[in-house]
Amino acid sequence: MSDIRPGGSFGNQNLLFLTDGQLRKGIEAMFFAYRGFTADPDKILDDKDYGRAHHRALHFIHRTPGTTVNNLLTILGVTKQSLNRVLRRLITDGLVKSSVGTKDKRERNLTLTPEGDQLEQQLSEAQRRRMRAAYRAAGPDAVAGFRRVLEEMMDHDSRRHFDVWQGKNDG
Amino acid sequence: MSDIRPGGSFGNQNLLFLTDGQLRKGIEAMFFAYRGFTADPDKILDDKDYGRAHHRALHFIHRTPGTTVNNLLTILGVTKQSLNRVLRRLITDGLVKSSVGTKDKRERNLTLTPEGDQLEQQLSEAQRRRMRAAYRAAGPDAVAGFRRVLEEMMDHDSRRHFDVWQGKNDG
DNA sequence: TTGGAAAGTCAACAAGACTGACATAAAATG
DNA sequence: CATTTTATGTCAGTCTTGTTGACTTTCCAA
Repeated sequence: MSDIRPGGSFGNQNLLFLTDGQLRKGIEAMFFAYRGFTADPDKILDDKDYGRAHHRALHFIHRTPGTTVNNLLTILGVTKQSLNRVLRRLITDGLVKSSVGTKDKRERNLTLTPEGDQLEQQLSEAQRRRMRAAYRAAGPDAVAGFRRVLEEMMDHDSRRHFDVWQGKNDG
Repeated sequence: MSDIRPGGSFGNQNLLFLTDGQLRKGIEAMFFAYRGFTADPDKILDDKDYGRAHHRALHFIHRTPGTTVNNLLTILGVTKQSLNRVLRRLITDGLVKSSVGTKDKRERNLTLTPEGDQLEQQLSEAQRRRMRAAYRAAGPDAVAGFRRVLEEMMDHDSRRHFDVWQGKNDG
């Protein structure tokens, strides 16, 4: 269970970072960090009577303009009923535009209106501010490691969604 | 906004890791990774009709045996009414023991029963399994960076809670 | 002895997840 | 062309987990 072996795949580096104690600390760090990660946008959302679900929708519509409802469902991993409630509000509030698909008229293409884009920017910037500070304090090598571990922690499907987008936005 | 400056606090290392694009990728990576992070325990909890809130309570009682309700409230950042609902169920189900404080009899000291410890182990091991795999794949340097960035991302109070425990369990 | 802190309980409510059922339009398929 | 499947939307009801507010009991400490 404790996973300490002399040698192994990291040469003469010991594997103390894989002990149950270290893993428990990583788990707890994830919990506290994620709470910090969501804290700033949550404050903004609260004022406007939106929730984290609205933020997620805004984020992914911003990231992939013209995406369909089905795409969004898959990425967010929620039911259409749940997403619909959130989306309906964003549409009636004029933050999201839903337009009938050109190729397939059953589909709805979702885009942010200027107002939607503005809120997305505001939420995103609050979140980026914290991440920027953390990145800056930790330095580029730590950031690379951070990103590496996060990616390894994702489910296969999430990672696929992430990597595809990631690739498209690299070059 | 884009935060690119030649030179700066990292000498001749460029600051491309601080662009808004990179920060957005970090944000999204956190979202997907956190979902992966909670997926395995969630499955186990679902079978037993418990939720993530029960897991959190079990985790922190395991981590600090004999902790008080108030301590737990502060760490979890929820109201006592919300925690009480969760705690009451864990107590009646025989997973948590609540005993009257010896020094201050108003306080309740919370500990896991053998059954509670067993479930905590099961949940924790599922979560550690994923983290262990991620750590192993990413390597010790990446893990150090991961932990560094997470810590920088926490709120001040969370970090205090984390660092204190962290220190106690290091030597 | 009295004020206030700690803990617990009850009630009511909301967000955001879920399931199930059903409607509509359009595409795909036989 | 008829049928089936797909994409979306909607209604109704449930569950978890959070919230606020009001109230009680216990009991430490000034």
